[in-house]
Amino acid sequence: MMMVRKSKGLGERHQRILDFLATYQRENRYPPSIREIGEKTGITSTSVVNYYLDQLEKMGKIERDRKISRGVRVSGYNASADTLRVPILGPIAAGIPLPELDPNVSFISDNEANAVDIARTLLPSKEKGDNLFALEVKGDSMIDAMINDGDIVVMKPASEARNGEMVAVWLPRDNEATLKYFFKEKERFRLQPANPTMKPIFIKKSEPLEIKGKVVMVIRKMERPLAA
Amino acid sequence: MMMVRKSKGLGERHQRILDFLATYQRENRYPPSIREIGEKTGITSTSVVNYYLDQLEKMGKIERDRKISRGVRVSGYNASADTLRVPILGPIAAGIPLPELDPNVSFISDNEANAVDIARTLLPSKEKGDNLFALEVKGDSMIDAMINDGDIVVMKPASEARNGEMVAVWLPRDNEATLKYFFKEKERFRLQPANPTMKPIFIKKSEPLEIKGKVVMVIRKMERPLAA
DNA sequence: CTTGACACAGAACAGGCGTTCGGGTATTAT
DNA sequence: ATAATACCCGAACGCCTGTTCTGTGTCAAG
Repeated sequence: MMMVRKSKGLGERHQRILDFLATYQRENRYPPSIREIGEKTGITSTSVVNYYLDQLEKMGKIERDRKISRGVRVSGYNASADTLRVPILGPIAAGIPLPELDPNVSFISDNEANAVDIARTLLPSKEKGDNLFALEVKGDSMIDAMINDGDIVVMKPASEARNGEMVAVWLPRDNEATLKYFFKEKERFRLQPANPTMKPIFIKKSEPLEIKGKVVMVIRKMERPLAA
Repeated sequence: MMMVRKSKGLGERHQRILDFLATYQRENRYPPSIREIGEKTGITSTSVVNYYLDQLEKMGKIERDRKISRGVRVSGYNASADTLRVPILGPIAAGIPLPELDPNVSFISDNEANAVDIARTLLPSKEKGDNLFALEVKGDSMIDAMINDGDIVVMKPASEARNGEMVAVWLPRDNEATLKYFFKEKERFRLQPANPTMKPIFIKKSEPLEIKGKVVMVIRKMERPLAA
């Protein structure tokens, strides 16, 4: 009987196990047991599977949590990152109200057409991301917030804000939605544009002002060239 | 003793379990055991955890594979989408050259600290995404491109560009890197700022001008509030 | 030839883990 | 008051699973 490999790289069985780990994890969303690995890769003994897993761990290809059932994970780049599907509730533009934010709607049925996938690593670590939503900016009205036509704004529902946070506000006074940095001052609110060359808006505390959400991130896709 | 909820929606414990499942899975890349769920959510009996898991399954919130250790997964939104790990090669700012773009460097050892995960659905469908790279913008020098300090610019290597595409160019004349919309005209190149209120730069075709790459997307994280 | 590293199998052990059962206590309906 | 739910606990049962131990055959170096 011939044992095919003696070199110190990845052998046939290392590769098979690695592939199986990735496939199984992708399909089942949890890792396989040692016995399952053995069955699917043609290894009849659990100790041999264990033997290879130890080697793969030393090579840094996988990580193991001993004593824990199915405590195997492939490490490194080819683990597809954890993502969040954020629904795009609608457009935002000056002069139209913000879309209704119903926290009870379920996002399960959202398809790619009206949602964006955000990698969790892009979000602040404390952010659970449960009820994030996104809006697509129409027109140039947010240009003073450094936000362009076509940009996607990811927001978190909020009705209050701390100083310095960028919020989406509805101004009944001007019948307008806008994105600004929010500051509470003595007798008024200051809404500061992101563009330092532009002047802030002041709102008296007696006037109505509805905070709709805090801006978490802005995404701009450069798909189509500028026509001009 | 008071049991808080009787309504038929998600109760306190349902929510806690759901949150824990998502958090645990994200951190460990495998699901928790029933006993671990109990410990972390303050449920002392495994049967009660099972009781809630059954309910969550009937509600369609999770899926279970009975008889399989840790065979629990939250269904729906956090199905991990296909992602791409794009390395952040360095900062970009006026007055410093663009980082070298070595297409031969391998990205395997990149960790989260110097890379961003981009969902493939965010990229144009033709984009293979093989050799994308990212730069972090330092300073306000890109403000005329609607790009702020701290923004992350995802680019594709290129040495030429078609009209209307946003490119990163190095201007030896001004010893400056900048992001502009690119237009080739009769005797000159026109570099148009994204902000329509700002004027374009003109470069004679005889002068040197190095195109470094095309901008694919821009990401702005709103982590820390504006201090002012 | 001997030795030892390497690749493998099978069996047995111990703890992990899902499941089930009998028994509680509130709250609500009859 | 009585019955029916809904919610909860602890313990025990038994399969699942990682670990370890003994043993076998191959191959290359000494």
